[in-house]
Order: sequence, then structure tokens, then C-alpha cells
Amino acid sequence: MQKAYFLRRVGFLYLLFVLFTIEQMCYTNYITKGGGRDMFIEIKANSDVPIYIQLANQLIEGIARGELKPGESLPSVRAFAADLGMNMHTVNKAYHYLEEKEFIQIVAKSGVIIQPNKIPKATADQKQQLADQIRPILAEGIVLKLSEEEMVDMLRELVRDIKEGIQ
Amino acid sequence: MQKAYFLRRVGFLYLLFVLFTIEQMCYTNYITKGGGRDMFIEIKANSDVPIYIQLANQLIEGIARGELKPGESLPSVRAFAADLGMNMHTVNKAYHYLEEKEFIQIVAKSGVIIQPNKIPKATADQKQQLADQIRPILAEGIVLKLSEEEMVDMLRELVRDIKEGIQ
Amino acid sequence: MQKAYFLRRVGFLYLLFVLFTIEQMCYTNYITKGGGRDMFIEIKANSDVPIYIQLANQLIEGIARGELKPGESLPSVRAFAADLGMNMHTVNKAYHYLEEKEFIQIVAKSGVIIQPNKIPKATADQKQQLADQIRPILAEGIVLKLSEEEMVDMLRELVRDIKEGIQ
Amino acid sequence: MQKAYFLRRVGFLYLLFVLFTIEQMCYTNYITKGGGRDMFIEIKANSDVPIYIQLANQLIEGIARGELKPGESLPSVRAFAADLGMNMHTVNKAYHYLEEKEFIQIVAKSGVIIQPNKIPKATADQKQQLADQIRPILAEGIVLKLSEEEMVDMLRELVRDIKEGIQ
DNA sequence: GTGGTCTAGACCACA
DNA sequence: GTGGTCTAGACCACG
Repeated sequence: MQKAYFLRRVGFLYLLFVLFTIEQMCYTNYITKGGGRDMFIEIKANSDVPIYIQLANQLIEGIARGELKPGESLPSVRAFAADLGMNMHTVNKAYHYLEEKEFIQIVAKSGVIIQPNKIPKATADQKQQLADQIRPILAEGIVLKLSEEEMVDMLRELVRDIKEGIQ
Repeated sequence: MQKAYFLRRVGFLYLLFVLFTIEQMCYTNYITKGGGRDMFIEIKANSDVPIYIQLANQLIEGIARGELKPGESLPSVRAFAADLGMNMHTVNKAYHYLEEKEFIQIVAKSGVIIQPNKIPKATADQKQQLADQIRPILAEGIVLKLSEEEMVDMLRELVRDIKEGIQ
Repeated sequence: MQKAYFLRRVGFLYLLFVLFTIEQMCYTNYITKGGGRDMFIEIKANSDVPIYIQLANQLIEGIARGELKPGESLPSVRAFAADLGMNMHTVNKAYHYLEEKEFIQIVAKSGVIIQPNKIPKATADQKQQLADQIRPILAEGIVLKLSEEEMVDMLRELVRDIKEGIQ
Repeated sequence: MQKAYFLRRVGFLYLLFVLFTIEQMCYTNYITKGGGRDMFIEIKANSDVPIYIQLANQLIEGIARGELKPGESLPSVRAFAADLGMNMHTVNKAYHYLEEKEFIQIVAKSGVIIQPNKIPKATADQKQQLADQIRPILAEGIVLKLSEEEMVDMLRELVRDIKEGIQ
């Protein structure tokens, strides 16, 4: 009897732990209406990556895989913030971050749309920036004994995942 | 005569210019004696990447290209900080960051050495972490109309640069 | 034959490109019949300048270059809004903005006319207002290493452009 | 007697009015320590120009007249905000606005400095932007019967004022 | 209803 | 002590 109770208690604690973990890992996993289909946004609360950057990255992936099409409008800062359970300013910051990269256009008092002008191909500067970001990660990969080919495979797989929307 | 003087003056001005530029871009560009050879550490003050991470990354690259060999000792926190003109705490933080990754060993009151045990091949977890870091960068690359092949080429070139120590 | 077709196709694509660009840059590029001649109104949707201010500025330029003459009537709010594809309120606001500056007269239930009374020369107050608006722009110009003469030249050129209706 | 009382009351109301006006017009007129000399920052609370833009403009003038020299550090966002009686975020916004223009450098967790690299001469793009900002003001000047020469004189005077720090 | 601006107050990681 | 980030709540002007 004692044992059964113990087990039940452990089970309960375990459940609590799982719930807590889930809550900590992804405090939001909401849906935003984009065009006809829906789009999942997943934010990790305990990440060292700022929330607004995470949001921006997810939107970038949406653009990358063509789910968010040029000219399409994004939710208003307030509506999006409410959906995602975060503050207006955080969404606003993500939007301005993306506007700086010219991936979206913020039309004051009207709304936010995916860049309707063709996004131009990466300039040498932009490529250099991307390279600077990737470089330390690759160095770490090399130290961890990953061969060049393994890393190339990883890259190809990631590109496929992004384009197919696999988390 | 007039011409020779002119040339010398231009040379001098050019030197000043170079020094000025270097000083502005990287507040440190020092040399640290590791093992037999020297190694350049370059820190960008005006970067959004924390200094201790920049330092750790440069050391990781040193390990990646075999310049820092297993068992070799690194400068003491104090000496390194003095050389690099940065705070002791910063160097310390970089060391602990690398120790956590098990790329180095910190032996209390003795010193710091490059991991003498063979660094094991990346676990699935570690690979996943690397992938998570690369993913948003690739997504941005895709939005900027880089093809998969271009990104693979970029990766291969970066790996070559790292192994050959090209900045 | 092959060549002629090719040229036609290029022309068509170019036309498409131009239309696309115009549509993106300025959501309206309409004509309004004012007096005898026509006048172009160009609104940039993605500007930080409010639309009603943009409209008012274009009308001010029309007055400045004498295209809109004292006593001439402007389109009704309703008709103008329809022509420009914008909200009635916006046109209304532009009109009231201009009326406040005494550049036009709004006669209730009758229409809007360009100020028929001679517009008096700028008062000290008005000059001060203009100066206050220009000042920060000039300061920025100075920081950007523009000489006083360059800025004077810029001013002269702008005055010429305004008077000749060059965009 | 009645009259004296009335006058006193009017005097009191007038005093209140003056105080109110002063408070409304410039709610701050603070000093910030820059190098050896002090610098006046004046913010108009009831202006339609956002506070953070006003602040940025005053700093730009400081740079323009050489009072703020390259490499010099600016107050921390919190200290500056306290001095000016405004919110940290407002100062922060002004700083980021200036950083975007590359007039200052924000070094994370360290401080803010006036751009130490030479600020390059205005590009064609930047000149165009300045021209676009000045144009409507000039058009208004023309309508107010200011001659080109009068406006040139106004510009020269403003440049002199900026360089000599005359408000 | 939209984005823009501003305030107040909080925690964090870096240096 | 610094800037970075995040939240909560407010008012405003534009459309």
C-alpha cells in the first residue's frame, strides 16, 4: 500500500516536472493566420537567444519556405503579441529588426507586410556577415571531429528542413 | 630628392592610417605565445558578440587547425589578460566556457591545458546544438537568394580558412 | 523576325518591371485636374511622412510654382479622395492643414479655393518656424561633411526644381 | 479694495500661466557633462517632434560644432535619462537612432562613444534624403514669398548658429 | 484599429 | 555600472 502510494506520488511529481519543463522550454507554441494556411511559431523561453530574435528567425523561415509570400500582411503588433502571449514591444522589436534587414515593410498606422519588392540577392557584405556567424560554429564542429562532408550533409539537411517546415 | 621625401611622407601617413584603422576595428590584436608558435587573437570591441565568446572562438579555431595541440598549456588567466589588455574575469570566463565544452582542462593553481584526452566525436546532442545555431543563418541565406550549392561552397571555404588560419 | 520578337518581349517585361516598381514605391500616382492644366500628385506609402502632409506638400509646391493660381478651385474632398484612392478624411485633413496656413480657403458647402487674397510675406514667426525645421537637417549635413557652399547649392537646385516641377 | 484684490488675483493667475507655459514649452533644460565643457540640451515637451529625435538632433549639433569630439564618451543611458528627467528607453532610442546613422558607436555593456572613425562624406543617397527633407520647407518658403536669396541667407545664418552653438 | 511614443520598473549578463 | 531585454500600461495621431 505504502509502495503504491509512493509510486502515485512519484508519478504526480514526474507529471509536475514534465509540465514545468515544457513550460520552461517552450512557453508558447501558437498559431498565427498567414494567408490561407496557419503557421506555427515556437518560442523557447529559457533560451539565451532573445525572444524577439527567435520570433524574427521563425518569420524568416516562413519567408524562406515561401509560406509567407511577398505583399502578404503580418498580424498587428498587438494581435500577434496577444496570440503569442508576449508583450507588444517584443513583437515590435522583431518587426523592426526584420525591417532593418528589408525582409518586411512597416507601413505606419496601417500594418506590416512581407517585403513586396523582390528581395535582392545577398551582397558581398551580407555574405560576409553570414560567414562570420557560421565560422565559429564550424570551428567547433571541426574540434568535435566532424568531417567537412558531415557538415555539408548537415547543411543540406537543414536547408531541406527549413524548406519543408520541419522543426 | 623632393620625390623621395614625398614617398616617405606618404608611407608614414599610410602607416598612421593603418594603425588608426586597426585600433578602431579591433581594440586588441595581440600575440600570445602558445607552445612554440605564436598565435593571433583578434577581438572586435564594437561587436555584439561578447568578448569572452570571441576569445573562446579564436582558441577553438586554434585547436581546430591543430595549432594548439592536446596537452599544450595556455597562458595563465592573469598573464593572458595582461597580454590582451582585457579584464581577468573576461579571460576566466572564456576558459570556463571552454572547460564546460571539455575543450580544455583547468587545473587549479597549476594552469590551463588543451584537453589532453582525445576529444570525442560529437554526440547527437552536440550535433543538434550546432544545427540549431546554424539553422537561422541558413534561413536568412535562403531568403537572400543564396542557393544550397552557394552555401555549401561557403561552408567548404570557411572550413579551409579555419584550417589554414586565414582570417 | 526573331529579333523583333525579342525586342517586343523585352519592352513588355520592362513595362511590367516599371509598373511593378511604381506600384511598390508610390501607391498613388494620379492626376488631378486643377484649373486648365493637369498636376501630378505622388504619394509614397512606405514613408514616415503622414499621407496628408505629403498631399499638402505637393499642393504647396503647386502653389509655389504658380501652377495653382489664387482663386482657382481645388477638387471636392470626395472627388479628390476618389481620384487619389485615399480616404476622404485624409484629403480633408490636408485641406484643413493648408487652411490653417492660410494657403487655401475652405468655403462650406461650396468648395475649396486657392487663397485669393495675396498671401502675405512670411512673418518673423513663420520664418522662425521654417528655420527650426531646417536647422536639424543642416546640422546633419554638417556632420556629413557638407560644406556651407554645397548646402547652398543644394538649396538653389531644390528651389529651381520646385519652380520647374521636377520631381 | 475690490480692485486691488482683483489685480492681485490676476497677477497670481498670470504667474501660474507663465509657470505652466514654461513647463509646457521646455520641460527640461539640463546640462550634460561633455569633456571639459558643459553642453545644454533643451527639449520641448509639447513639440510634435518626438523627444528622442529632439535629443538626437541636439547631439548631432554638438557633433557638428565639434563640441562632441570623435571618441568622446556620452553619458550612460540611465545617467543621461536621470539628468534630462526622461525615461531610459527614450535616451536609448535616441542613441540607437544615432548609431543607425553611424554618428555614434554603442559598445554593449561598456558605453557609448562619438564615432571615432572618420564620418565619411555624405553619399548621394544621404544627400538625396536631406534634400527630400528640405524640399517641402523650401516650397512653403516660396509660397510665403521668400526669395531664393533670403532663403540662402537664412541657411548661412543657421549654419553659423549651429557652429557657434547659438540656440 | 494601427503603429509610434513614452513611462515605470524589473532582471540579466557582461566587463 | 553598463547596455540588453522584457513586461505592463498609457496616450496619441493617422487612416
